[in-house]
Amino acid sequence: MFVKIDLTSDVPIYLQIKNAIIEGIARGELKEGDSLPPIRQLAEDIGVNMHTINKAYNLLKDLGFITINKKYGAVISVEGFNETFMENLKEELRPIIAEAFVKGIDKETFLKLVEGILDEFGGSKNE
Amino acid sequence: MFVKIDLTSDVPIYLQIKNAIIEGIARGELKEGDSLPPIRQLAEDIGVNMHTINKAYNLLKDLGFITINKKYGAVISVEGFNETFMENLKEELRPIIAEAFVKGIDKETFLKLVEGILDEFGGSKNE
DNA sequence: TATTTGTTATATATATTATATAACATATAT
DNA sequence: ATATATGTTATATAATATATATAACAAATA
Repeated sequence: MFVKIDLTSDVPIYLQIKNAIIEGIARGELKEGDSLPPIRQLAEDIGVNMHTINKAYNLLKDLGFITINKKYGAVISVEGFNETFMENLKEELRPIIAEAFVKGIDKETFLKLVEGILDEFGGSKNE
Repeated sequence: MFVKIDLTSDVPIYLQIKNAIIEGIARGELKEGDSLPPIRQLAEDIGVNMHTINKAYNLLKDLGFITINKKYGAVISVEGFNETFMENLKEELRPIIAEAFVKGIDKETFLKLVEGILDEFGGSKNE
């Protein structure tokens, strides 16, 4: 499985798992309709507790990236963005951009950085 | 004072204060050499505990946005970015960009959003 | 009927966040 | 000298978040 956990990170484990799955979708390694592993199995695979996986899956459900049911388990099913998402996105980005701006990173450099990350995902769309 | 706290937010108060000050610098409301209010005064102004302000100021110091001494208190003094900062910035941005990408926001729309935020800061550089 | 799934309920432990008081060291002003 | 203002440090307390451990439950499947 693609999820690697850094126990020394200050990012909580359940958020690392959430991020890894979203980035897996972004890179095309997980596609609409794919099932995620059962919570107990993924928990054992990466050496964390079942409830930590459960928390990550429920967050992914609330964020609109998967659906969960007892037939098929956790299945990738992405809801498109809406106005609320765009507003939250802006509020998340603002402090990060402010830090970079104050540190002296110019507009062009910052936009190149963002483009670089976007290309990690969009570059190989069909594989 | 410019710091507004949202007690219902899931962002810790000391981080809201940190962000507000960095955004204050970014908008030109705080300039290199300006003093921030004493921790006890700012604490009373916005209705939080002294130690919460102290925590925010020490974080700002560690991040390279202010210096602190007993003569002048907390003074805006920005260290420029370095390689470590750029790496951390990228790691902070990646999960946010991945979410937006998976939700179907296209490259151009995302870059426009970032530009819009940058223009909140860079637009009125000398005032 | 047994197994697998997510879910729920307790319990425990640790870390983080925030507050409350108090005292301390240093610099400044009177 | 004395008082004041500054950030700092030390305790203590409380609430919340994070993570683990066990156990039981309900629904679907084999």
